[in-house]
Amino acid sequence: MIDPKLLRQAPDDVARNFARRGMDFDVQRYLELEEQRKTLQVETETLRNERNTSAKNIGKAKAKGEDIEPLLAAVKDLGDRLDNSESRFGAVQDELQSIELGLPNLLMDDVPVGDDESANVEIRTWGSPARFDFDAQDHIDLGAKLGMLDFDAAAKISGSRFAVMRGDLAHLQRALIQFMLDTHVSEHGYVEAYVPYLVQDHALLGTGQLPKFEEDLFKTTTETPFYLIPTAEVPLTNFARDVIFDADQLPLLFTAHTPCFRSEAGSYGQDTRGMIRQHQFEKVELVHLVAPEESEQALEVLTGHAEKILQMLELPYRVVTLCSGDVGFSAAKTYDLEVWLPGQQKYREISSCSNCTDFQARRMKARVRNADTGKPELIHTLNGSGVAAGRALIAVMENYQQAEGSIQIPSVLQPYMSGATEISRGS
RNA sequence: GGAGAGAUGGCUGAGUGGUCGAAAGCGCUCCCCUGCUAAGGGAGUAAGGGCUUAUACCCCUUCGAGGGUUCGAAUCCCUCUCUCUCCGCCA
Repeated sequence: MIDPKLLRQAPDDVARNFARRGMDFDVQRYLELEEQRKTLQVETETLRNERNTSAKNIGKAKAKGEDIEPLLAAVKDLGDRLDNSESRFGAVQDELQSIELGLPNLLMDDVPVGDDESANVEIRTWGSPARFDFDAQDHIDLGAKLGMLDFDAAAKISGSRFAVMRGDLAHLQRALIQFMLDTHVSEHGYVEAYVPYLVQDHALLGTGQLPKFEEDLFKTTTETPFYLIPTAEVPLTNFARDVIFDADQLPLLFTAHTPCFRSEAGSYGQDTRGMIRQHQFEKVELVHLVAPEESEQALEVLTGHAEKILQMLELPYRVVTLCSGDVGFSAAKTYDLEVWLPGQQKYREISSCSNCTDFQARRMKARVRNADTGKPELIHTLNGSGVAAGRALIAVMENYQQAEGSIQIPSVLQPYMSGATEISRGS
């Protein structure tokens, strides 16, 4: 949620910011509701005050042994008036809240304006796309020929958008995950976390997936429904729920490996081939919980941590700043890391690093006590993939492929692969 | 799954219908005192929201959550969640 006070005091500024996302915010409608809210809130609280005051007087009178009948008669209809006022106030408040929960974060000033991903701005590249003296294959063919990547088996078990891996390829994904976690913990200072993969609605409300994007999530049919996490950002960021940190406790850096589950509703026809877009994939996530004035710098640092993984794997990539139309709901600014995939001859997203400023913190009441004022204020939250393991596996397969279809193992992964240097059929 | 106990402010912990947003202690902040240290004295110390130019007053909400009874609920009733202990089962 954005700051309701800002929304109230400068709705036109807010609307202009939303317009950069291509979103039309009905200021007039909002202000009307807000006016009603104000009137009804004052009315309701005045009535409550009246009730409280008379209840106290009745109590005092009774203690003195006075006759309280006239006092009771005086408040006879107060209850009904209060009920009536409260229910009208509640209705307006609910409506306002549902509007506010549906509003995205405010974009930072330096986010480039554009409608969609074609307007994203490349800010740097690292490495250069490999040239092969043979026809480069994509991961699907490579995996099939190795006999280690099996979409038919996955389809039998679970349908489309699932993968089965066997042997060294399954091992290689595990190696990637281990390598990433180890690097973030020992070189970047993160605390490794193990977290629930099933979460309740309030956790998703806190990070912004709910209420607006329910159709993207898998949900259990149990009595208290659980959602399968679409990213470890959800449990990791919710560590800060309802907490008031001391200033010296921040920043907090967490990393976790989890599977991620996404319904991919609305992405029919996109990336249906291969392992790019799955209902279930593995990811190592990075989350920063920081003091508000630190978040801009923290985004650069966090992005650097994700980049470091690709550099160590020697995978060519580029960094793009997402344009206003492509920035996610909860983010104020986002850098995407796009890795080069020889099989597609394209850069494809492998990490997305966002500064969510106080947007998630406000939803989950995550605060820090300001050392100077002693007052609690909202923290800033950031998250990024460090990096998506499934896509990293694809990138390694395609970038490290050999003419005969085997795959070299990047040197940093060899210790995690019992010293093996390549994967080949039957290995 | 069965039986029992519990959930109060940063912490410990009192409080079974009114003057309780809540005793006391600890912690923390400020002041005083003592040459230093130790000890002592005093004052203050929850969060969110409304109104407001205002971090000033004033007001509202919150004692696990949600309902209910009542003029009035931390306190009584109902439902739920979580924690702890014992038994059973289980990785």
